[in-house]
Amino acid sequence: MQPITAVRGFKDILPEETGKWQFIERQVREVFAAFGFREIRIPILEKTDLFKRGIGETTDIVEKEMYTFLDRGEEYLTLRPEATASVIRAYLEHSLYAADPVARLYTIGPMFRRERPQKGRFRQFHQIDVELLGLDDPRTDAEVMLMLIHFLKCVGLSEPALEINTLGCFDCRPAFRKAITGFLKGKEDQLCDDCRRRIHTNPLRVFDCKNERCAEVIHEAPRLIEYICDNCRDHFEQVQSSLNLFNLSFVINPLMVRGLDYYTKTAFEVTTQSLGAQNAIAGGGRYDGLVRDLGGPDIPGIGFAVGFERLVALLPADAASFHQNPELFIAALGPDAQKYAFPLCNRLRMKGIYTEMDYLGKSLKSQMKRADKLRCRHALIVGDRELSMGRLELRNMETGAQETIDLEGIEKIIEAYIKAR
RNA sequence: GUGGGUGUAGCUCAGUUGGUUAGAGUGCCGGGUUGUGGCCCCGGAGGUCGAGGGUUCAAUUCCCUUCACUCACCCCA
Repeated sequence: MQPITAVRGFKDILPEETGKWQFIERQVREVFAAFGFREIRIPILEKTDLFKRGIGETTDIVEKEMYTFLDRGEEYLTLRPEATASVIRAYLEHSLYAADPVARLYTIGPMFRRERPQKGRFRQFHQIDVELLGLDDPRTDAEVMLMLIHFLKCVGLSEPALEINTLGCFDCRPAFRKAITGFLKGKEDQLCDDCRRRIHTNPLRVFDCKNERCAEVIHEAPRLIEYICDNCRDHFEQVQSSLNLFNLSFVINPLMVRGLDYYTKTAFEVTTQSLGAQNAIAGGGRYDGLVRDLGGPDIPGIGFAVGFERLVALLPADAASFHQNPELFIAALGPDAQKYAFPLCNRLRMKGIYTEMDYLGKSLKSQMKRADKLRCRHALIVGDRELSMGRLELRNMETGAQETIDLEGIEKIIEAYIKAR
């Protein structure tokens, strides 16, 4: 009989790891709240058309990575491969723009892409997703990046490297697209198979190709910055000067393009060296046409996503610092002591004191070993002897100091003792 | 989708040039005298050597197939 295992590329996040996840989530809520962002929770299943229209039919994500199925023969549904399209869908469905012209939203949750798993890449993975809708001021581009970098520093990343670029808008991108398509057609024989196909589907993506020969060709190619309209150029310059206000270091990477079609103007990415090939820990950009493309009013937006697993991987290895140790272990010897310990243990827990005890009737030595292994700060020793004398032994597990305390009013004594530290 | 690497105890890994009861460290359980953890010492439990097939007197070891994991391409968070 085959044991049932998790689905390929889908991971369990074990208790040893969840402390880190909770730590990151706390930082998210704290930092984002100060920038005015509020949480939105959205379904992980959407109608397939949402992603086709939102992300772009010719993107890799939509072409070959989505988990799509026909629901009871009625309609095609897809496990979301990213969050932005869903957030915009909810934003439009509930007319959030009508209540407030500016929406600052974030959401945390699983995304699904059917890629070959490898280091830092899973089929179910989690993103922290941020969307700012209703403003096209270049200061908001800088603000969002500032918040991202600040957040990354708050979770302990020392030097997050920020790269930015501008992708142009609907006015100037067609001209560039025409230029690059013409250029690439002339060099078709020097390009890899994928890039030859991209000439017709999505020529901007050739910039991203890692193939050496393609990179050589692209080196000679016309640059977007040369075709960009005055409006976009001005916007990009203001983004940069706003970033400089915060001494936020960044590098302009004219070759950076994004894998989703909806991006316009500003695009950015945060990378790190220590994640292997999957070096992007966050990415995002402006998408001034997306809301309209999804059937809403002409509302601009900017956002980013952080790869949760990748962030966790960058945290310090000692998960212990994120794990809470018990304050007290009650070592009970014999049936009478057990009868006394069980309610005491749980009453202390209800007071918020993390308390452990033994349920296996083990020897004192064994129980002390367990108290040590669990890294309990104190051990309360309860035996018949103590109960008959009305006095219990309280041992400090770190110093080894042990004192006798009154059984009378024990809860208050322990509470005071523990809080005193 | 395409390549490479790896599958032996819960975990990290040795090992078998084909030969009887397959090892270590760690973790787990117990003990080192009567009721006290960490260090040390002793003992115990735990493995169909990923699965299926082939060669052979004999396969965990050699061959084939398959599956899983993993890294890289690709893509991206």
